[in-house]
Amino acid sequence: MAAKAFISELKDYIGQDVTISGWLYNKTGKGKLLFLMIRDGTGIVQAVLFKNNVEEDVFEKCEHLPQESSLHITGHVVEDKRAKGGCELQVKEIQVVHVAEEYPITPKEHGTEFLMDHRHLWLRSNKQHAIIKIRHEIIKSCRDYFDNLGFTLLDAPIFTPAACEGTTNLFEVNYFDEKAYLTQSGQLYMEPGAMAFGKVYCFGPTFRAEKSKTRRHLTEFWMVEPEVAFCDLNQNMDLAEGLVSYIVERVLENKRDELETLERDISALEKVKKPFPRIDYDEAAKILKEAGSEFVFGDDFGGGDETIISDKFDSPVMVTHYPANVKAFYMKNDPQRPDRALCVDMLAPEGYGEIIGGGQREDDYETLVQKIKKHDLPMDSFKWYLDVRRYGSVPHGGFGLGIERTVSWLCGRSHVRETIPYPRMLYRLYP
RNA sequence: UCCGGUGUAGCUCAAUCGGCAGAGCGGGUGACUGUUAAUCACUAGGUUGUAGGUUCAAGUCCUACCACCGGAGCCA
Repeated sequence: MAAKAFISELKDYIGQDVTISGWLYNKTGKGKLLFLMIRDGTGIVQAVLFKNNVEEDVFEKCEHLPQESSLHITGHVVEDKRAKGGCELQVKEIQVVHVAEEYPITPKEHGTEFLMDHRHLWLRSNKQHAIIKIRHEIIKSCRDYFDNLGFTLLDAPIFTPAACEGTTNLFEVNYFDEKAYLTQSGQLYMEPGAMAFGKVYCFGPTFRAEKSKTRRHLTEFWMVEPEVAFCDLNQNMDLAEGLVSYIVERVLENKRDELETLERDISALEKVKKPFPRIDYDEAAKILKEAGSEFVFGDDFGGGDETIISDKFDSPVMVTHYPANVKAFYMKNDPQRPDRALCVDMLAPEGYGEIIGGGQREDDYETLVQKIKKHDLPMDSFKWYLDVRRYGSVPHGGFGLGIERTVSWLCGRSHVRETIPYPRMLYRLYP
């Protein structure tokens, strides 16, 4: 009786018989030789059949087996330099679990629309598989980073009563007899949490009903949002820099095969090292002016502007002190320059844009009330939020890291839609 | 929402000035003992996105609509 094994551990079984369970990824052959590429979710291995060495019915079963048919396959594991992964399986027996119908995704090229319509199947493909494995590593790194620093996970609600930031469009849903909105950020809920636990973070999906049609936007995306009490802008930046460099380190350490599958330029990621460059808005504006951008001083940066700025550096660059009026109401103004916010955006290299936005929060009750009024937001909705400034208010801050943009950057993908299992976009709710 | 682009076989694409609807891959049949997107031979496969218009003749020109792609704004 052969042992059950996963393809990723086959190297430990060289010289032994094993049974693997998986799907037929691809098939080639040459006369009496048949090569079956088998995948089981942990890897891919080549199974070899030579007609004269196996039972006739075993060969015949495999000869016309369609792509993605599921099977149990028993064979002898042998070392073979010709095989990717260093070993292959000499087939002895095969049990077909299901003969697949004609599989739509062939090893040849396909267009975006077709692949996105078949996203549920596309996830089986090599590169998509690698992206999701890297996404997993990134998410796990985020959790480990904060957990190791003594943060407490404080999940934010998905249903919210009002706009967190006022400006962007929210998805409205019926909540019994009233209106609710899908959250666009957990941050407001983290601030009271920081006052209870000192250091907290939330990790979850967020929703934006913006009709954005770009490579950097999804309507549903994931964010990790830490919030820390007794924390100023610089300490906040230290935390952000530590997180991102830790993520990059972990991915380089544990997901090198996947990066190679994706043909990612690994040397570019290896250049990402603390300390990250820190510049303020004025310096960023100067870079844009020198590059001949049409950027207007006082405005927020456009996507193209972010690329120009980040191209100046190998590591992500942190841009601080934006004009207060282009930032959210809860940002604290710089006491030295009241027209500026104590905020930071982290721009990823290679044109991947903003992966982090955050800053120090307004901690003075009266100032915050004035800001809410100025932004024309419903005061009642923020009563609980204002309480943070009434009972032992302290300087505090935090940020949000966009998971999909981070995955997109580390995987070298041109579009965030490939970095989440089932993307939700302006014109896509399926599958 | 605005600007630009593309819709032809299951998939990726070609079709010259408006003049017979094509190829590769995938599917099927067969050959081949080391393939890696194998190769070779044969074969099936079409309401050219939808509706209308111009013309002897429309995949090709015109109008509207639909779908998708890229970008802008907004943001992570």
